[in-house]
Amino acid sequence: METLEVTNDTPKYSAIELLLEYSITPTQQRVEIANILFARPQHVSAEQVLSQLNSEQQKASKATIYNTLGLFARKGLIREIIVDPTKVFYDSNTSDHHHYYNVDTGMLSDIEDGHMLVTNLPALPEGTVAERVDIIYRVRNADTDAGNIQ
Amino acid sequence: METLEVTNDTPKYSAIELLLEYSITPTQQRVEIANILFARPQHVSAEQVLSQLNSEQQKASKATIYNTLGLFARKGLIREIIVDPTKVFYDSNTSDHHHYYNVDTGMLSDIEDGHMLVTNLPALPEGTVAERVDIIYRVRNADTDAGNIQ
DNA sequence: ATTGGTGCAAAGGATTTGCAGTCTA
DNA sequence: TAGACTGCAAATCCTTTGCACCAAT
Repeated sequence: METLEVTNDTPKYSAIELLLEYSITPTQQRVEIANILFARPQHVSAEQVLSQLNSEQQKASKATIYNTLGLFARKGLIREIIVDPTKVFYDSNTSDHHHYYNVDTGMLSDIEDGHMLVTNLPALPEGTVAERVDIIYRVRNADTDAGNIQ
Repeated sequence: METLEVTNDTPKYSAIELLLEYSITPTQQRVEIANILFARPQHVSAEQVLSQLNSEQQKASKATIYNTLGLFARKGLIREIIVDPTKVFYDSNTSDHHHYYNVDTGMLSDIEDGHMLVTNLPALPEGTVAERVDIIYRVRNADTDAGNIQ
């Protein structure tokens, strides 16, 4: 199930196959969006997908981008990342990993695998089951004078 | 500055002292908001503060709530928590701890201290310094049928 | 008088929704 | 053809802003 290799000159059929594997009807727009997302591992907002997708010709509308990203996330193709109160990021790398978030630049980046083990996981609240553990390592630019907050 | 009336059982002077300690001018509205936040450790959204505060008589406007919560967070009295793409929560407990987030109910709760140690913290990206590490343990209701996502 | 704080309403930005037209199976 | 999908515009929700008024030094 993890055998799909998506390269830079992404052949369309692989995106289609990917969608089919996840029981998603591979419409033209969804395939285009998948091609962008899986061209390389990346963190994108809906707005970035929209502009990347439509940079040359219009390929999908705003509503379709939102619908599709939401669908992909619910189906497990991509992962929603909530670090910025103003927008949602989507990560095309769904493997188990965590993130740096630079609060000054808004830049989100992966923490290489093997780092940051969490030990001593606590019991879950009554009546709940685990979904996942997100770790956000918030950083800021070294030159920022954080002492002068007002 | 001591002419403020005491309307409930919370002694005003302690909130005032707290604000002064953090170099915040203790205006009437800020004291009211602080009293709500520090009545007990809790996680509240701006909207919840607004309605708790104004449930009987109007004590502060929406703009003031947002201004004040932002100010308190920048000054370090409270902590901003980003777990829900639709709104920001504020935690009146600033001690080092992490959170459960129930994605079904939107309920946010503390993980008791002593649990969930992170080991093997990775190096920081070039030119950045640590701000803090947030861990969100996402859970869902046990009875939720997560297989039936569509 | 000057600076800082507050409140109202309007503006802003991300996301969702209603609905008509279009495509897929 | 029925049901699913798309696109446009309008609507919604949270948050911020502009600006006039008020408070404190």
